[in-house]
Amino acid sequence: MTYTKIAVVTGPTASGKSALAVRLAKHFCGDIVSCDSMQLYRGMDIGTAKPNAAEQKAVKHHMIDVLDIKDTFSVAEYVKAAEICISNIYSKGRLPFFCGGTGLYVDAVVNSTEFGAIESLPEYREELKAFVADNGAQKLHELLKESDPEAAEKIDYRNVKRVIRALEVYKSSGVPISEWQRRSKLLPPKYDSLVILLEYEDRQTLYSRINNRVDSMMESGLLNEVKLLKEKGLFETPTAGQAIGYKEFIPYFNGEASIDECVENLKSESRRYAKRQMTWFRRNGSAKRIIADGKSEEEIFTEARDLCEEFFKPELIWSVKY
RNA sequence: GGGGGAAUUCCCGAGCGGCCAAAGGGGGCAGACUGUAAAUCUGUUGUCACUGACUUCGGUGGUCCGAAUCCACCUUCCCCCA
Repeated sequence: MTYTKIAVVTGPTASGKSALAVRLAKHFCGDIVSCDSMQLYRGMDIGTAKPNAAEQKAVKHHMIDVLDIKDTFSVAEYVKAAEICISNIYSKGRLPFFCGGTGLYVDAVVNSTEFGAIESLPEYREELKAFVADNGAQKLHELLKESDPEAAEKIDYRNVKRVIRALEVYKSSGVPISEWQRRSKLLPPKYDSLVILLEYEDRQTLYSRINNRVDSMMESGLLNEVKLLKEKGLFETPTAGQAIGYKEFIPYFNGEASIDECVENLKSESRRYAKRQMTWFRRNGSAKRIIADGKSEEEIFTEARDLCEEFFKPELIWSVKY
């Protein structure tokens, strides 16, 4: 059988993914599907380094500006929506180019992770949170040991968020989360994917790209954007409010820090985020790595284009490009 | 000019005679990750021939069996009086 193919451009923040993806999509007559947990939100433009108007005009972008700041979201919903995007793109005779740095989202699409129809239990979560406050994280972990020893073995007792989720899954479905995960892994992926990973061997190069980008975000009016969203209640939201580029300004609004201090912190948080992303991507052995150090955009594009050409060879015969 | 305080490992900062290679936090580095993931969490962080040894707590010289901790002088910084 032949698999539906998807190309993915990923890498740490500020690595140049978006620009590369736009060029690739343009070249191959594709659409872009964003794989970014924060660009989903309307109004969060500068701080999430959302593709600009020109880029969005040049190439159709999916999974951007689809949520209101107050909406919650999850990987499971993302995968479902992304699958619809893929079939829509193909039905137009175009090719899908995923682009983004949310590793969990990327992997969930690439591996076709099956999350199962598990009903969430908000009251139960609250109950468990209260339990932790009263009895401590270890006691909660012991609860998990009873219902799902396998998951308990894997999850550190201090990672309360995960312990609660595991408990919730069991309570809601009667099946341990470890069992759900096993079943999901057994399922073959729905897509044949080419994952292009942009990497920097010299960390300092990436870090200075990050620092510079934060500076230019400030010049583009990031602070105003944050103020506007703050008024709309950004910091009271469960998901969007966690975004780097926004929450770092809270101390400024509280009169506890200067803007410069917040900006420095924002840079630092972005660098740390990039580190976490690199750790995540490093374990993906099948990704095609492009070392970006010292290469021009042109050189990087050429490398990536060759990879895509090879990968999409059969598709290029019928795609709208020809 | 006079008086007082401070100098600690990358940074902040505890320690005030042995249990100190030195709490805690930050940062760095490494890692985990299946419904909040830009989130959440873990490990590690003087050197080495690493169950031990060596060099560290502004500098120099003392006291003591023993000093980051006590004394003297020096250097730098801060505060108060002038």
